[in-house]
Amino acid sequence: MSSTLNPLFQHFETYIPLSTPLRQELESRIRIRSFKKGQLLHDAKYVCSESHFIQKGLVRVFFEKDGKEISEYFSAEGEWVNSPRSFMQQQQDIYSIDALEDTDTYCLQVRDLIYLFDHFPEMDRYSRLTMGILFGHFMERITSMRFTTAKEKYEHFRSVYHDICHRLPLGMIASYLGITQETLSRIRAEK
Amino acid sequence: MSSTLNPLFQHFETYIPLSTPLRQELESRIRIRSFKKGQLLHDAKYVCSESHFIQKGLVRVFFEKDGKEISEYFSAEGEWVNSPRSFMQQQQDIYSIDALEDTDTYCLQVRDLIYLFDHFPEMDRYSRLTMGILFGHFMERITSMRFTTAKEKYEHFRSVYHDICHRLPLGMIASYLGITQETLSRIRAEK
DNA sequence: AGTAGTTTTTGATCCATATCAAATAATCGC
DNA sequence: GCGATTATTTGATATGGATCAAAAACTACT
Repeated sequence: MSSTLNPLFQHFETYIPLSTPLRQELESRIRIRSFKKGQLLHDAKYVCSESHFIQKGLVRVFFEKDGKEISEYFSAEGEWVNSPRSFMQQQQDIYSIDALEDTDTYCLQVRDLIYLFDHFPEMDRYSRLTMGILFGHFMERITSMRFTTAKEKYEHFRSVYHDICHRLPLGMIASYLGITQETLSRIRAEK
Repeated sequence: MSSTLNPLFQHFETYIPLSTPLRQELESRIRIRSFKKGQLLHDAKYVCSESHFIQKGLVRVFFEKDGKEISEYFSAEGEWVNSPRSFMQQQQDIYSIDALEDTDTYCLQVRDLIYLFDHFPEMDRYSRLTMGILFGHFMERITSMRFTTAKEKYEHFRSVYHDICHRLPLGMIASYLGITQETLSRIRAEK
């Protein structure tokens, strides 16, 4: 019963029971991939056709604005990452994804995911439950972005991204928060 | 085949085919409710146990901060509204919901929704698809809130909430955007 | 219709944070 | 390990929007 996909299976099982047929389909459709630090998991030039479950490592979803790279969010071990609208609606979008550390992923093609959705109704349930959680995070992020000082934004960030905070360069955190790196640097300095 | 629930049925059918049994369950579980302008659909004092599909009207999801009411978002005809985390996790949360106009809703209890999720797998699919759309809106909102001037925030708001913008008092829009009403008033004045 | 309450506008001032500039520190490739 | 590139810190200045205050314009209730 042992599989290299164990971490992924465990993840699924916190939301739905994994039947043997579903397990087998995942087994046959998921491909293990590795990315060196700095490598792109997805380039905004293309439509996003695959989703990655991160087994080890850290990635950044970002886009360009006025020649600067803005972090949209970060994903680490145990999370899926893709360019959401591009992946779900198979159209271009502004986001690229790169590895901030050497990263290993379980990679699923959109056509395979569609197959799974069509043949395993529990995948819809899985999706509903995980999206519900993301939903809550989004609301919190939006709230923490209005009526807050730069310092409060940073403190909220530290509480949410507690364990990966120190793995991220300052400039990327600043652009995630919508503040300049100079301001963030001063906030860090003052205590 | 005519039902007072027709608008709701039509909404569902843009995402999933509605089987007769599901239709009947909805028929028997959904209750029509009316709220006068100013009335609360949900009070933050309680756990949110019902979700409303708005047939006619306009509501606001808001919370209190420093004695002021902050708008989290607005919902109008053809949308579901509840206090998301409170409703989904059956715990208290900060949000209340009030009617900004006289409002008619189709009201579904959380226990009935759970019943539907447990007996009609297509409800999971419905939920996955609709949440996916919300997801996109959230991302856009977050982006439009960083690195933008108050004016750009307002312009983005107008494009998203195009048809209900004029039905909302200025102060509520300002708190939604995270700017003061004085600033919004000046933005409106200048052109 | 008239008064009280609420919402919006207008004005004056102030402050948090952006911007610009340059020095220092860290990281990377050879 | 050493220069080159990239990231962070520090300083000086500018500014968008907050805050405070009060007038004007709406709304609603009796």
